[in-house]
Amino acid sequence: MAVTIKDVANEAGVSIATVSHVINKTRYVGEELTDRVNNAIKKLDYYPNQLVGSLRNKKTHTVGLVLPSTSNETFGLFTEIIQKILFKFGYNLIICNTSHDIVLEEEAFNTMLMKKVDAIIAVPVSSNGQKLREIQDKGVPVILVDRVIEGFEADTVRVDNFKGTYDIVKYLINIGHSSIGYIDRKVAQSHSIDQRMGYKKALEDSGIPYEEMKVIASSGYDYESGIDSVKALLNRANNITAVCAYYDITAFGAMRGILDMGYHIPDDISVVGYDGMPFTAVSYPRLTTVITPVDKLAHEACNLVIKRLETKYNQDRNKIKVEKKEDIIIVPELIIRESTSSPRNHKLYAFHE
Amino acid sequence: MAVTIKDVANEAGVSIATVSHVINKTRYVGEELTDRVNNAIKKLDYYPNQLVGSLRNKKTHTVGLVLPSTSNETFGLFTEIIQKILFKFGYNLIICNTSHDIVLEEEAFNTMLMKKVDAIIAVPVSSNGQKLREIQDKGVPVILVDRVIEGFEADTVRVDNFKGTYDIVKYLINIGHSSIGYIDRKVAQSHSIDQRMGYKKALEDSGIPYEEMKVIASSGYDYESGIDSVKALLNRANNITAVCAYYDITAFGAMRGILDMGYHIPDDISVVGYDGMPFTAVSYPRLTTVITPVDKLAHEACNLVIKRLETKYNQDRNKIKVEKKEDIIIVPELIIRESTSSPRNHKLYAFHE
DNA sequence: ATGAAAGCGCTAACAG
DNA sequence: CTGTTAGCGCTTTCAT
Repeated sequence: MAVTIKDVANEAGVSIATVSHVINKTRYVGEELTDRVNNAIKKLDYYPNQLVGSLRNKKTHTVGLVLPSTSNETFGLFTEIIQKILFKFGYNLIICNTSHDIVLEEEAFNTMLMKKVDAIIAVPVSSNGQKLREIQDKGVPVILVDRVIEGFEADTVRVDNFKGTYDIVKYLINIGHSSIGYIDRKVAQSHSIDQRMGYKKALEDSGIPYEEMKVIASSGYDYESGIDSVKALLNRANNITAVCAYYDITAFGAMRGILDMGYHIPDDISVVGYDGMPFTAVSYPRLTTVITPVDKLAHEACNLVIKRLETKYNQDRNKIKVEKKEDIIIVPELIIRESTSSPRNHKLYAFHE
Repeated sequence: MAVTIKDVANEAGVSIATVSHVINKTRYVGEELTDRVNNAIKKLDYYPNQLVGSLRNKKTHTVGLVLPSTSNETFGLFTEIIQKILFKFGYNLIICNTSHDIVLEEEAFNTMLMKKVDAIIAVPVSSNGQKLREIQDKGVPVILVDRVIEGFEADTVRVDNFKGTYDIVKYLINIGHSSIGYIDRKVAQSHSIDQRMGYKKALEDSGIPYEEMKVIASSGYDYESGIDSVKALLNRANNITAVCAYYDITAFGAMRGILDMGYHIPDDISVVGYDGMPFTAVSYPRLTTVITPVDKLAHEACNLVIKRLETKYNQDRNKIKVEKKEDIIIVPELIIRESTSSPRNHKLYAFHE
């Protein structure tokens, strides 16, 4: 049905070996034959079947990407950058969304195994490294992004979330805030725990007492929950002049809640988020936040993939298992925009408006 | 290196044919052997190499998705939904981002050809159907999304953008606006042309003259351009009470520009966008916009893929070329939020604030 | 009810 | 400099 190397060989009147070598430049072929082959390829509109290579125990030039959701702007961008970098190295991406679902994640990993991907980049959900260890044992490099899995050693690229939140809280303190509320993630995960530690430490380092009352675990996820949380927070600690949310979308919810309560941002209450999603730069007000350096994450992850896949070392796949794993930590960047200012104590007016 | 069907056969003490049949349930295998095989599979942690199937002129169970950018929230969501649906049918997605670049798009299509994808879903950039026609001629179904390519017949899923903009402008008129500015896309593409036609028709149907002066082609793309455009627009037609942007992000720019000029939204000027990106629902104010029904687009696209790939009809791939192509048009939904209201003529106050 | 063996499209070792 | 050929892992006839 489809055009094969055989058809090309026939058309050009040469052997299939010659065709193969012309295509891959794997050995010298005389000028005339080269021309004949190239013409035949063009004439028949031939595209080599890349998958065959994998049969010969070679690489599939396919990398698996397993993450919670590409519809999230941050992950979407991450995906795009990864795809483009790996493309330049001749690799394609097979993507699976897990929706934070452990079962889907396991299915995704199985698929990757059947598609014989050369490596896997994963933003894992499960905290069980069982499956991933299996994969790694088969000689398929696994690169973990953003989260680590206890007891499972793998190359990792992650963000220093402790420092991210530390910095932004410190910034709030520096511009004069001393009563800072914190909206925490509902379910504790390694990165959100780091964030809250950063909040706590920033306060302590500035001699401000850490008060449980000013920390609220959001009732659910994201926007709506941000609204509810900030209202609850402000009701139980009404001297708060700044709110720090664990996530941009939660921060948007917080802003909405604050606005609904009749306060002004940032005049009455400052708000900060976390993640640096693109739309935080175009919102009104523009959100002060910590930017997860997605491009760096993507580049480092790709570096690791390439390194594991293309070093001479790794001719023997077993080397991969043995070689020391890397743990790359990227420092996120504080970006100050319009949702924060020094406290101005306009809040009282708001009450009487 | 990796575990193969042979290893399993050895371990179970059966032939590889038996192993294959147990895995695929393609013929009856006695209970005992079945058990032995299954145990061997488990013991060796064997995963069949899915790619081999393609060698035997069967399907790769891989679908290519070629689109401008997964970092865009709308496309990111589209990607996610497609991936999940196709996964249920046993297909995986290979994704290529084109960044609206014609060269990259061509490379993407070539890659898809080499990976022998079973079908291609594309949000095309190029208006040249050459390459896609080639692909289609090879028997690979092509499903076009959102945009059509003149002179190239393919299954298509698209949005009735004419009606989308028609409806939202009509809504503005209904609530009392009669001087409505329009920010158009810089470079004309089929869908943005449809949008402007919708704007024009809505005015005409309401007996409001269409004035070139109130239409501005944005200077560049998206946010910054929205700011500039709305300022230019308001300067040359200062009786405008509502602004209709061709794209949500442009609308955000417009809102910012309007706010910068000292007007209030929606009291002085109403603003509407187009696309219904998720963050338009959490912004302040929430944006009135037209929602592109991404889920429907994705579902219809997948339906077409499955239909082309799995109907008995298509056992002979040539049938695909011949069979009548479908053109599915989805009606977008107007969603009214906070960025619009009846004109209140507060604008004069704003000037003197 | 099961096994043997022929290929699928291509690469690379071997032959000339 | 070029051709012949043995596989890669698996599915699927064809035998038994």
